[in-house]
Amino acid sequence: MVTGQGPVTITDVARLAGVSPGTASKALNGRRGISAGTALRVQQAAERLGYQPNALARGLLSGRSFTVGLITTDSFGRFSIPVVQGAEDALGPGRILVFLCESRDDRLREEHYLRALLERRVDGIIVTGRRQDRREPIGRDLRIPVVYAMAYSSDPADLSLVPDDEEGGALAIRHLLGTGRTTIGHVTGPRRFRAAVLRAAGAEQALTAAGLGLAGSRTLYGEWTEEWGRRGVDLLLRSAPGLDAIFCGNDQIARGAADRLREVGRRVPADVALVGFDNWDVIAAACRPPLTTVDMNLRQLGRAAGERLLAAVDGHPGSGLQLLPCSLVVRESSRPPESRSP
Amino acid sequence: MVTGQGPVTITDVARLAGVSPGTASKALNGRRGISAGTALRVQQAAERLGYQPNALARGLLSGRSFTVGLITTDSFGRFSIPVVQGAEDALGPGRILVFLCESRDDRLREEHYLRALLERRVDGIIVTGRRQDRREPIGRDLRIPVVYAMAYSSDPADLSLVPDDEEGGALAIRHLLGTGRTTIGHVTGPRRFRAAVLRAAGAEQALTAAGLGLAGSRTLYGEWTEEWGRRGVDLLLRSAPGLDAIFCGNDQIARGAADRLREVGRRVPADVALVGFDNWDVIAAACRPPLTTVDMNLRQLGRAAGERLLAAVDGHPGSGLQLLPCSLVVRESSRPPESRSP
DNA sequence: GTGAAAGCGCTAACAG
DNA sequence: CTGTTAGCGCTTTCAC
Repeated sequence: MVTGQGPVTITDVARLAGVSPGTASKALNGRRGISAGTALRVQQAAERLGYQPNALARGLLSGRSFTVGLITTDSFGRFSIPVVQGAEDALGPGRILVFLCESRDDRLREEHYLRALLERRVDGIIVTGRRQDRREPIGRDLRIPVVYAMAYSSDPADLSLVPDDEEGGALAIRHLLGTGRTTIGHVTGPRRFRAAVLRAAGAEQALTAAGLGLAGSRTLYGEWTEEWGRRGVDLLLRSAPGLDAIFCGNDQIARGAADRLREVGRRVPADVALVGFDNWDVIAAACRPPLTTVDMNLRQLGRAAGERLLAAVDGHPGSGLQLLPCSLVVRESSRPPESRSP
Repeated sequence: MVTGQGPVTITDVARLAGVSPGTASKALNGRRGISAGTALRVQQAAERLGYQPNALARGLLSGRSFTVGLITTDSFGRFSIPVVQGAEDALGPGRILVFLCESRDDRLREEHYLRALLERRVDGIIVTGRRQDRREPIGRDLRIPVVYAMAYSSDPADLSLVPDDEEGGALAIRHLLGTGRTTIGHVTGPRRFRAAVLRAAGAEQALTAAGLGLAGSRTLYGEWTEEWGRRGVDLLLRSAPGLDAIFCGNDQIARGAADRLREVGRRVPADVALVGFDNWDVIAAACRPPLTTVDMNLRQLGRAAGERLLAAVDGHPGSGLQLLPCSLVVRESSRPPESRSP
């Protein structure tokens, strides 16, 4: 590479190769109607000068910027990260670049970001947020496609992708039933979280389908914390002393539950099986014993968001609230009693 | 806003306002030499049409894109996130947009991203990564400024910003000494981590300065896990049964230590004080008792990286490895025994 | 096969 | 004060 003043333009390359800019352009873009010799000379000239095509100029001409915006309200929390990663997967390393915009739940910041994205002529926007809270559409008449992930738009004409929390709850219960548990309690987060309610609904439905009910007869709503997990165990043991499993609304609650069960002398999983939700590795793996938990497959959700956005950019838009499958990650905390190693 | 075909251009605005594009441009950009009436008519026309200036065209002309790249090798781990947030703080919501590039420690991905960023004419690049591992410069003769944060460049001509781990270690020890502890052990992560070694060095130095040595006489290197924290406590209690404090190389180790101390009947902080490192809220706050810990102020580090990058873009580059201060977050795990509530 | 010219949207410079 | 012109870097006609 030769060090000169300012970025190298295609005109510089053309001059060095002894051709016109138009010809250089064709050669570099593999257009046909160029002799092999010329093509080679242009390639070499570009190489020598370290030529990088100016994407701004290209975008101006083509009307596409090969750029998308990613607006997250979640302060980039632990749920947004895998979604973002998945989206990047779908968009490819360097093919389409992602503008990161953290709105931090601030409407004004969001507007600023939206304007900035529109000015930069992004090809589309992904909106992601905390759990699957319903939210206002990001803007009206945007003329570019938008996909919501995790958070979902209140406008059903928009495409929103969210994990199927209800099915996730059912998954947890069916697993416990399948490993011989019958008296199952449920401790979860605050009732105002849609996710908590949906998971509980899925759990209760799965129990009902098996002709059973919830141990302690009702879902214990509380906080998303270990502290609440510990207290939840105390409450459950009082109302349902014979319980043999607890499904927890997230991994922190489950971890608190595991600690408490150990403290009161109940063995996990021998006496009581435990299933969490989120598959948050630091928690689930550090739990004693390691935690069986429901994974929302957020990375795949992010990837799906990226793919759906690309499809929309190519003229194949989608719409509606779409549920993506959760899956179960089985670890030690729910091992059936029969198969315990000696 | 009027819905038409394709984005609204300044020519559309000019036509509606009955002026030339040049005049419209001046009016919209607050250039003087425009009558108040014209200015108003142009503003209104722009408003009516929902005009958004095309940043690609502007960038083509000005040579600046008001865009920076952020390359992270860390798979966006927990350390990168606050750095990214801080950088966004410095760059302002929408003023300068950030391209997110996760290289995932893949050299090829990194090259793709770098090329893509250069083609898009970013004004600068921030490189961030895991802890403060030394790394190769991202490229040569880039002609745009680069700032390294957390990870640092092996080329001293580059500007690298990293937390002062050594001072952080000293901070922890001085706090423990200041609250009356004298027999202090140190359990930390793998020796191959520079951060582990630096923190240990700072700790030992602070002890030496007080005429003391490490309880158990040497730093216990191991893993960054709770499991190792528990084992570390066992080892320390064997070699230094009378110890009254443990400084742990990260919060997970500290949390494991807290659990183990409780299990063996040592009260925290009454009998043994505990200090962690990272101030990772989920761990530090959920710990029983809540954990005193060293905070690397990563968000400020990210902000500093953003500011230094802007300065470099404006022609004021920096260089060298610069250490940014850690601070101590005091919680219950290190409360002096005297002041315990009844 | 190759070159010249026009134009993407915008702004700076210069006329009027 | 306002309009015209030129050009940022690139690609795409359309001549030759």
